[in-house]
Amino acid sequence: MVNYAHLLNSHDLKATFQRTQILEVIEKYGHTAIDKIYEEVSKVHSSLSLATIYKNIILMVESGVLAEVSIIGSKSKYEIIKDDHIHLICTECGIVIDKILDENTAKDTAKVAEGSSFSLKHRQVNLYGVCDSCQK
Amino acid sequence: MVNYAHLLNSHDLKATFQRTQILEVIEKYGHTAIDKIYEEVSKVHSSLSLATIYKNIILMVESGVLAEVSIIGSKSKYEIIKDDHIHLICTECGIVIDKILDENTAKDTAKVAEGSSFSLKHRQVNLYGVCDSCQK
DNA sequence: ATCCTTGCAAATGATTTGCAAGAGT
DNA sequence: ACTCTTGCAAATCATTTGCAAGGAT
Repeated sequence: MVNYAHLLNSHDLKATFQRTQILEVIEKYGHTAIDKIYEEVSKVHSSLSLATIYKNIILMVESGVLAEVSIIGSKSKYEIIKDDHIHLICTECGIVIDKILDENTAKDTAKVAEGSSFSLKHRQVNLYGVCDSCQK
Repeated sequence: MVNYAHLLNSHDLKATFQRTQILEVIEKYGHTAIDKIYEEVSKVHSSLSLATIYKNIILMVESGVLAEVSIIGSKSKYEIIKDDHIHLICTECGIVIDKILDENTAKDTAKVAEGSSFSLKHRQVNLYGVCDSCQK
């Protein structure tokens, strides 16, 4: 298990109970939407306010602790920042699965950006389809 | 110029003035968010209702006339369906630029999906950075 | 003529804000 | 102690809905 208090402090954010719980929930589910975070954190902290979730998500995204995963046709989910990767997104159940971004794809996309005098900061590669279990 | 009436009819949608105007605006700007569409179409049809925009966007996405482009940190934009391509998205001004998806990247991503018994339907590759003119 | 679409107004849902009380360093 | 964060309630913004009137085929 990761030390969320340290992760927060290292980004100049105070390690409140709410924040560490938010991170635990996001980590537990891998990719999590606002409602789900609220639902789960409420279980261990019933007086939690939705406003607190919103404020903290915004803050943690700005601070580089979290990344937003924007998804066609539904609400964004949030993940803890990690190395470049691809998302497989199931259009049936909504699950998001991480896959390693292979070097070739990374290079190819970088090349596209260069050819356009576009200064590339980060990328989001989302593949939509139907996951293994939803095919059954 | 494209014949939007025909495009709509071929997808079993009636060619109303509002719909053809929505498509013209989307085409004109390439990638367009709801507010902008509303603002622009209102100029030629002042009694336009936002509800009409929403209903039609949903309908046209379902019918395969439009595609949603979901963007980190801002509202989705819509584009007319076209061949697989990449988006360069400027985090300063919000402009979205289309780039050809090179064959290698297409193959590589397809491979990732296969290796996961995931049935791939479509992909969205978004590269975030700063566009040429915003760099100045 | 028929069925689908529009515009309106109201309902609902999502997100943001200000402020006093409470928690972290 | 000091400053930042929380929770609440209200405000705001975004999206959806039902329905009567108008438009497309």
